[in-house]
Amino acid sequence: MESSTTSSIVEALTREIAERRLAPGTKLAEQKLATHFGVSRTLVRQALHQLAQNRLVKLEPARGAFVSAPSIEEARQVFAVRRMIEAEMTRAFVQVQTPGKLKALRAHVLQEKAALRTENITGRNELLSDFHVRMAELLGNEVLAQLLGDLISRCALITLMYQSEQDAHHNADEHEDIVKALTARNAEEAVRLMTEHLEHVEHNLTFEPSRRASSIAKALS
Amino acid sequence: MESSTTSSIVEALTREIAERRLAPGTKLAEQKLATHFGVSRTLVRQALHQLAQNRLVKLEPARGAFVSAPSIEEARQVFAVRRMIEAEMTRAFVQVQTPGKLKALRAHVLQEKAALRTENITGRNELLSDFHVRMAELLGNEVLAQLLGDLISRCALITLMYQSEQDAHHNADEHEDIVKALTARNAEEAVRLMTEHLEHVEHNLTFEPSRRASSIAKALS
DNA sequence: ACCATTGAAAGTGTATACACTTTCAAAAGT
DNA sequence: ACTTTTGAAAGTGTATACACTTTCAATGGT
Repeated sequence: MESSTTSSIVEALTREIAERRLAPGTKLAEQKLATHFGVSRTLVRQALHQLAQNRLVKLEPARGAFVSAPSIEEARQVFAVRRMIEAEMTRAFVQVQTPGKLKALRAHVLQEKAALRTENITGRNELLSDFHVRMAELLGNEVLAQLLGDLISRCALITLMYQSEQDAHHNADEHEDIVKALTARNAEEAVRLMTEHLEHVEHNLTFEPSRRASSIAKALS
Repeated sequence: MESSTTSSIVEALTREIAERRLAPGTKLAEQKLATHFGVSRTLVRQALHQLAQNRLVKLEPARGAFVSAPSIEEARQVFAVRRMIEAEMTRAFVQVQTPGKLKALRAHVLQEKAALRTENITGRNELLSDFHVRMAELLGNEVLAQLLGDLISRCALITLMYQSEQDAHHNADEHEDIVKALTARNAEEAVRLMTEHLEHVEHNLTFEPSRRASSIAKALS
């Protein structure tokens, strides 16, 4: 390949793993990746270590790096944590609700609906996740925002976020309802809607069939 | 020094930073650390990258690694998140409460009280934090347990955990009260106690005077 | 046929080498 | 005196080298 810093390698591998073009359990041999990306093993190793901290790959001492095979159980736990955090986040949001913040959320929902009309599945799902992160940011808590972002990206790995177009519409509608409850300062209703929304997302998650092998997958074989 | 894998370097530096023997802003030069630990820069670099992901050090491109100077604002945010998570965690715990789980928590509180009689400040504070992680584990949610552990260790950096002996006693007593409320299946009381407990911990945090320079600090000068 | 042995190939872990960037202080210019 | 220039020292970023471990298939024994 071409111009590649460590972070671009991380991004490339993240994409491949999240989209299941690299199956769980696949060995990520350093030298093969290095020649594929046109860099030395040094940079590949750095990337693999980063990915290991993000739980995308598992590092086995003296044996190498393998694409993680996250369990359904882990997904369940991640969603349980999200419900805990986001229920309280929603409650807190009602307290600090302002016209400006509501406007920002409404604008985001509009963006989601616009994205639904396009074909871009990846971008669409990113926007749907971002709604939750945006709420945290509007609360003024960056720590919360980043934590939530991490949890969400972890879900994206564990189970696949590609959902049917119908699910995506349903999601955006639920976001809209949540914003309405926030606008009405109806805390308990908003919390209920958010909790139910997360339950819906969780239950609609499906393990996708693996896609055709990517160029990286070929380089590894 | 002697036998040093990457993780032992991470641990050593973590200790030094958490105990403020390495002041925020201190430059962590790779070669100096390498000779101090008796390893090559390779391992030191790995350790520094890990510490950067834990937010203990900040990596500035082509300039090097510096001990982080976390803000009071960040501490506030971390505690806000902890209150969100732990309120819901406490509520959930009441639901799945069993004699065995309560026994485990009571045993932990006893351990805390025993530790209070010793001089070991580090061990004492670790036990006090572990109470919260233990609750998450007993809930059967490892994701939650690890998340909480991360947040707590982040607090340890941001503000200092060394509290007066009186505060420590107060902490253990509050833990005991929480366990009592859990035993009585009094969810709202338990949540209230937990929230207040976290508020107490937050407000008792003090920025400590820096301690005398460690051997690592000397090696860096 | 089946299991244990072994040794070469492949791969990881750590150290070292080298290029490029930052830093800083002394020299030069105004 | 004050700013600018400059170049050597120190330090980071990446590549390469080498030692040690794992892997696996061919060999030999039962």
